[in-house]
Amino acid sequence: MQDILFDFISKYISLTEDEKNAILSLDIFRSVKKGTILLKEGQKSRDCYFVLKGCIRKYYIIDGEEKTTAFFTEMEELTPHCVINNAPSEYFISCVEDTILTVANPDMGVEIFTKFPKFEIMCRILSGELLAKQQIDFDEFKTSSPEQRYLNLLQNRPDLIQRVPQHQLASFLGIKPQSLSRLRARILEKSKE
Amino acid sequence: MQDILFDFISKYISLTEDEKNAILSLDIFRSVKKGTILLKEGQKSRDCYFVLKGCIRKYYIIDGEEKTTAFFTEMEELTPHCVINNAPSEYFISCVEDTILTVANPDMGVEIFTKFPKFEIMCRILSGELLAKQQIDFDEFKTSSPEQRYLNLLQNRPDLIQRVPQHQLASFLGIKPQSLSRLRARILEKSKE
DNA sequence: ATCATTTCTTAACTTAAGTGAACGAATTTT
DNA sequence: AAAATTCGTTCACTTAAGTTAAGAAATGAT
Repeated sequence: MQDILFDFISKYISLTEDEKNAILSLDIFRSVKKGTILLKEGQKSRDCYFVLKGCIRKYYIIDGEEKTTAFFTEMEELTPHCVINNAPSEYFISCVEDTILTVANPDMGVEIFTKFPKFEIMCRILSGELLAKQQIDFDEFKTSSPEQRYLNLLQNRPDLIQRVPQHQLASFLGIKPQSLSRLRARILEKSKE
Repeated sequence: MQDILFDFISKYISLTEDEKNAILSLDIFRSVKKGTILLKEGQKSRDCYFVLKGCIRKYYIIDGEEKTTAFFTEMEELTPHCVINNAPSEYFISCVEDTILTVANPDMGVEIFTKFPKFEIMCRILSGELLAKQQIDFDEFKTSSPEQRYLNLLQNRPDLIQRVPQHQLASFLGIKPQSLSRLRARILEKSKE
């Protein structure tokens, strides 16, 4: 299971056995049940997540309504905003499925960064890549209609549509669950013609 | 003028005179006229921009229509996607105003990174921060209506509304220029009551 | 297995954004 | 300075999303 993590890391830097052991000694692997809330609004956490298997979800509660803004599945990393600005979290993080993930915090990182400067390099590359991906996603969202967004999702992350409840998907697409139902019916209608 | 850049950098790392000179020797300062196109769709550029004064804009042309997805003003940095994936650009970058910026590319960076590892640290922090900011912006966009987005913009970046043409603002907000006009009229109407 | 709750869909109605066109104002070109 | 283009607003009309409500289906709890 740790191999998933090391395979991932090896895409960016090569690790010696020493370095691998240093990581393992941190004891960062966690297995969490579906529905578990990893982070609550208002909470000050230092934990960052990397999903090895499963799916976690980030959502706000605005006027009593859940607004899901992101899903993180295999090989995806989530550094909550509250970790960066060291303020209470504006949102929740919970498990959509039974999930295996690593939990690490920057305080553990300091050790690692000083012992193995390589990690600095990986972090730069990784957050650069994430930033780029995020920008493209944002652009795509801005330049398309809800229907196009749904069709894009169908193309690019068909798994999400299967594994995630519709009402969470809807707010992820920026619409209400009823609108998603309607929109899907509309698409089906069109494809019949 | 270079001081603006050094002041910015000093928020992340402290620079020696040597390091400052190394940067200056790269000759990265450029002054560009309003309307200049810095990057075109299909082009393979290696240039990254940091705005010292003025405003640049990123936009797609989709079905013959301009779709503006971002503005970059003083102290903001833009690393085009094509620089990261080394593929032809999907979008354009042009100057909204007469602008002073730095133009740097990763090839120049390699020198600097090896000579001064500090920059590695700055880049990690900076792209981490950008990523966090970008995520918050994206969340805010997803969870709000066009009208709320406009009101948020009025709060958070009132300057943009002044310095940028309305039709560019509209697509930045994810709507058509006519809808922006209407929406503003609606808000005015409400405030009268 | 039954009951309760949550989730998904459908429908009717309301509200807001998209579309196409027109017009004056501002800006750019010649 | 005049002509041409671009820009911003308004209008009437169309389309799609929000809202409220209801019922069926699926899920979870006892």
